[in-house]
Amino acid sequence: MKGALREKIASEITLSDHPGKTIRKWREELEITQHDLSEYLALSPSVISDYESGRRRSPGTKTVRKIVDALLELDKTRKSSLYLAEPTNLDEIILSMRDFPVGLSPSEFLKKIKGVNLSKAVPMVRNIHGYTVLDSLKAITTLKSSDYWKIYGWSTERALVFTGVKFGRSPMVAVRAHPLKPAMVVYVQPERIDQLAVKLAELENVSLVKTRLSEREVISKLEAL
Amino acid sequence: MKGALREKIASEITLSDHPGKTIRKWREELEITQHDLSEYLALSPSVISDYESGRRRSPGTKTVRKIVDALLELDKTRKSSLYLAEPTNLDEIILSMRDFPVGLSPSEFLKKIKGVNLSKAVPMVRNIHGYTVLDSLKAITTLKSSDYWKIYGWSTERALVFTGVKFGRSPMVAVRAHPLKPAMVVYVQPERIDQLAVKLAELENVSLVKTRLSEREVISKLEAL
DNA sequence: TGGGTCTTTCGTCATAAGACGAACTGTTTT
DNA sequence: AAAACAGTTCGTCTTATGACGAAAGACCCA
Repeated sequence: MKGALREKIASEITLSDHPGKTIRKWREELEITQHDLSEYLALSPSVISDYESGRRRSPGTKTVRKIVDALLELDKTRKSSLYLAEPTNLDEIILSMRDFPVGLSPSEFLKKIKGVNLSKAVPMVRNIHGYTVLDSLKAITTLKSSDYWKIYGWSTERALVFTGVKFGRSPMVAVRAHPLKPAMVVYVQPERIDQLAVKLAELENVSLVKTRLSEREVISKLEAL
Repeated sequence: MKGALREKIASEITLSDHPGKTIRKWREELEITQHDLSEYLALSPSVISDYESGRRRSPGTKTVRKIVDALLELDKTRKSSLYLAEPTNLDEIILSMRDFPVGLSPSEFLKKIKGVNLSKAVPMVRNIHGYTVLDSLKAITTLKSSDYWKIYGWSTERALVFTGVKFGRSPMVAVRAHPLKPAMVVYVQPERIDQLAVKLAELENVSLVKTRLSEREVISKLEAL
């Protein structure tokens, strides 16, 4: 079926403190109006609004399911589907990618790649369950919004490792813009660090890390893990 | 937090046709009685029973969340936690493991590993989002129930590739016994194929496949993917 | 035979979900 | 300026959830 994304959205809604906000987040991410969603579900638009605003604060599983499926279905049947679009050639962008059987503590992970933490304000507590190494330039220029979620392998509790970073602003902007957030962002040999990047990382509660190892070294360290 | 497993259970309950059955499945998997669960939640045991039996057929997100968290919390605080136990040394068991950025069709996947489909009754429709190559003997002897879910990387829509298979009965029994199911099971150079294994695969709607490639060949083909 | 433990069934109740529609606020577009 | 579109608020209705507790089924094991 729609698989992983369907599960992701469903669990996010279900586990959220405010399910309605999460529904809204995804509806907006998929660029679907309340009206279209309610029409597809044969409901009045006010119903959707009531969910999103939180008047109904604990929607039943049946409701969540039909909303999730409606969102994905509406996305799919549209001219330019955002999340089921034809894949970009991800091989060129993703240099390496893996999920660990067991989570690593962030400090362990840091040590392995000789990383230095830049976001002091973010507590180093989120365990790392995998990583994706990306060519940052290619990622930013050729990755469609629809492809972003594919770099998350499956757990979003992972490190996104960007290579070819100049100041590190764009990658963090991309992370900020997208609804899925990694646990950690690593810059490989950045020229300088834009302070805005650090601020964004702190806002998003994402650990921002740099390493002086080269792309090749980082990948081999990671693959040896 | 409890992360991946928490999300998995939550989404499974939410997306299920019968949320109560899914709650029961996980409660039993974690070996928690209705009584203990209800006590932890300060509820009457009949409440749990009513959910599981389906009298309440669309529990709200708040309810699902507190049940999921209670299950994991009860598991954790127990003497012999099933799902948060200390990890076995998975490195020896997992020979290779990866998640694909994009799903592969089962037939594509089959071609890559020169696989032959053994479960004719199972439609080949579930896309493959990753794989885990396991030493079947070690897996069966040393893997604790608590570790099983870790071999799923994250998407369960993956191929479990077992090496060192004689008749292929045990691996399928293990799959049957465990609540998480892969999309495909691959046997690397099995001696013979137990017909029970085929039957179990069909019962579980899992594609069962064999390949005549060696362990080394399979791994290199997969890693080249 | 008879506990002990786990689970089910069910009557009952209060409250919230699930839905409608009408009226209203904002923002673009023509 | 007015239509068009997106979203909100709210009163109101029906039905289902979320909860209890008592009583009755299962099943194990001593």
